[in-house]
Amino acid sequence: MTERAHTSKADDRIEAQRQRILAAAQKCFVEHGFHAASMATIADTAQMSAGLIYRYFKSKSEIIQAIIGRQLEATRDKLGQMHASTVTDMTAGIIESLDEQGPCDEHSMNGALFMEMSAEATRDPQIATALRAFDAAVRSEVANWLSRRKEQGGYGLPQDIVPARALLFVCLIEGLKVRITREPGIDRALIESALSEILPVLLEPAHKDC
Amino acid sequence: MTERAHTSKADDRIEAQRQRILAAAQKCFVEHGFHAASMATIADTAQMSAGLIYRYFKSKSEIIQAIIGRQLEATRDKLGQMHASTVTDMTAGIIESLDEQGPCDEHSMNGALFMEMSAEATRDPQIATALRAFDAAVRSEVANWLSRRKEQGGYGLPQDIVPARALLFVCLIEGLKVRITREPGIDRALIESALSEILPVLLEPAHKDC
Amino acid sequence: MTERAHTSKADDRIEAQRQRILAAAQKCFVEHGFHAASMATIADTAQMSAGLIYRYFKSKSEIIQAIIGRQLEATRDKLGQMHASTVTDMTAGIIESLDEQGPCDEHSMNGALFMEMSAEATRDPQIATALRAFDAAVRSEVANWLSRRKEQGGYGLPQDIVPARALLFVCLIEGLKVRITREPGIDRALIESALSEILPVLLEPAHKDC
Amino acid sequence: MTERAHTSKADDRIEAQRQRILAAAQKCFVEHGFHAASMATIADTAQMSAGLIYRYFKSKSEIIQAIIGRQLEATRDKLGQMHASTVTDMTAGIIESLDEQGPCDEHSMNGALFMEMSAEATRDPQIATALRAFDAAVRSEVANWLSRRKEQGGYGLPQDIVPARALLFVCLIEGLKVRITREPGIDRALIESALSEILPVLLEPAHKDC
DNA sequence: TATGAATGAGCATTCATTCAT
DNA sequence: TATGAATGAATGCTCATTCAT
Repeated sequence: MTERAHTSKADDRIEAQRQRILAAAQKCFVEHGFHAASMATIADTAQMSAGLIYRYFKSKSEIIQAIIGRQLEATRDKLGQMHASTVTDMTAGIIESLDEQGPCDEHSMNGALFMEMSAEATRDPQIATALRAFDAAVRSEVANWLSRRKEQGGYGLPQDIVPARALLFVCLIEGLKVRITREPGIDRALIESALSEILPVLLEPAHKDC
Repeated sequence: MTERAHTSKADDRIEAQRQRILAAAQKCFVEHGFHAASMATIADTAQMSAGLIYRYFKSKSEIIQAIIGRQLEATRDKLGQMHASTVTDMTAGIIESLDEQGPCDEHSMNGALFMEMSAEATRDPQIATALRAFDAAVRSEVANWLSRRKEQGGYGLPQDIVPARALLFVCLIEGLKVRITREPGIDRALIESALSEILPVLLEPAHKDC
Repeated sequence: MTERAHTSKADDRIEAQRQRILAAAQKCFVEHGFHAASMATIADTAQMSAGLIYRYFKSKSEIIQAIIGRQLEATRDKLGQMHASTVTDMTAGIIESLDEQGPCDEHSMNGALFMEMSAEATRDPQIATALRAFDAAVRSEVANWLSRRKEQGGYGLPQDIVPARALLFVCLIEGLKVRITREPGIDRALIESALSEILPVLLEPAHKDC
Repeated sequence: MTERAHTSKADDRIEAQRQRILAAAQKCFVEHGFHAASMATIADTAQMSAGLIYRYFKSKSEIIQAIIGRQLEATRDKLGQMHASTVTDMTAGIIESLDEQGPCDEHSMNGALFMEMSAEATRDPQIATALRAFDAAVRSEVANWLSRRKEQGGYGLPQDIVPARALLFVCLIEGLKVRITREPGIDRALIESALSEILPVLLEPAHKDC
């Protein structure tokens, strides 16, 4: 028991240190990019020595991997929050999620990191695989909402149109993320009006035969 | 005349060399990213000495700027091609444009570069300004199509809904670009069905009052 | 106390390293000049890696500044030593000072560095300012000796002729420094006889009305 | 005859080109120093291509040698001009010579070049030899004036004190050159008063036994 | 556990020099 | 004769990583 507790406490410390490093790294990556952020800067930001970081991560690349993992989780969290019952609530939720740009906040999906990750995935096969798996899962999760019955918190869409709708939904969100990152001053009311126009279309069973 | 021809020939050579460098740089940037691509690699790819590059570009940063300029032009070109009369044609045009990933082809909008640029814009104010100006222009160009009368090759949308529609259109395209870059193997038929479902909605005057 | 000692030890090491680098740099600058001496050569001479130097100095330019500062201090030290009571002692002191050419000795005023500094000052405003301030101070210090009463270790010269005498004294010393640097083999007895002839003139109140 | 004339004309052209290059080089060396002045800058200044310079000089080092030779000649010229009959005239002549700082004027002894040369001589044996030979010649020339009888334009100093006086004279002039280069704003009246005090001493047979 | 000194490979950039035209 | 494109070695400097303490 004592043994176990001791080990556990040590593990906690290890985990805490790792998190401290990752938080610093995320801040630096957002500010300077994966390659331009130096280990020295990350160490300074984490208020520890550069050498110590190597006790918790084998290399800078491993830190990048971990940051990407964190971002993916954050993305999934945000997506969960977007899944609200009414269109109005969903619109509000999406805008709020898109606007979270806090670089130090491990729970937000940062636009610059999102794009840096995506670019890096075209070069690093390991990252590519992780992203692909994740993206597929996300799309199927979204598909899940859309197809579930309304009583179960879904939107009751027929199976045959669900995959396309899920794709459209994801593309829309990511497209907006890109846009807000490139044009941070863009009019939020415009985004809101766009969302409140398109969301009903994406969430309704059919919209052709009027 | 001879004078002019001579000058022209020298200028042609200069321009040819610049293009050779830019083509090599684009290839390297796509493969390794802006920062990880070294001048030596670019020089090797362009089959010239590293020193020679500096006769044609003042710095690596200037090359990056030029590549970004090229990508923006390519993006605008692609956008022009997407502007077709029927939804079927437009769907085909969009998919074709999205699929062009040739790294060395200066006329295609490369996904990795698109994202690297966007990420870099959050750090480099010069790039940010260029992108912002360009994005605003693009959105207003799209708004232009949507609002023009059908007889003039437009879609005749009323002014009050045009900005939101233009934003949605751009986000959709960019979202798809991101998606194809992150999941290159994604089913093209799925994209096609998604596009053919959403495009009519975006291009029609109203879709609420069924 | 322990705290203080510990800090002191670390600071000592830093200072020791800086001095090691400066000694190596001085040797290289004397041997090759400010510009022709490369950081790699300095690093080799200091028996450390080139990168390490940058932990102690921000740039090569900063090292040059430090070396110049050292030389100025050495110059002032030598000047103090020259200030002896009898002409014979002063002659001996001056010759001894002029002959110290040890490149690695931080306490000697090296002829080549003296001239390199002076030449560099005509281009680099920062160096120019430092030199100008220093030279003015040195001349006023010399003026001080000359005007002080003999009881206070001076030569009791009247105020009106002191500035010219101080200027002549400094020019003579520097002229000799230049000469010994350009003609290292020059006859020391000749210099001695020249000094013993001119010094009484410079240190005596009047020499016109014979 | 024609042959000879032709050759002569060609030789004239060669010499003219060499002079054009040297004038440009001198300007650049004064402005940037021997090492920091690039061949490209010199070529630009001489309004010719970099490659062409190599038709007239084998290397940059050869140009430096030639510039040094020119400076030595200029120095000797100035010295001749300083050799005036009265102390007043000589004072005026010296000040005038010292003040000539024109970088492009091949006939003036530039202070920065004077010091750069002197410093370089401590490294390059070839330059060292040239300077030593020249300096010895100059000193013996000065000795010549001083010892010649007054009827022959000399100062009639006895042979035994002449070498020391010649050394003092040269050191004084060079010391002043250094001073004016390091403190360009120095009061000219101070220099004049210093010169008019010391010159009579240097030019008179004896000054001890008053 | 934690430091930060130390390394060495790599970076962007410059420059004297050559050579095809 | 004259050009300037081209080279390749060298330069100042940075940085991920290691290791003695």
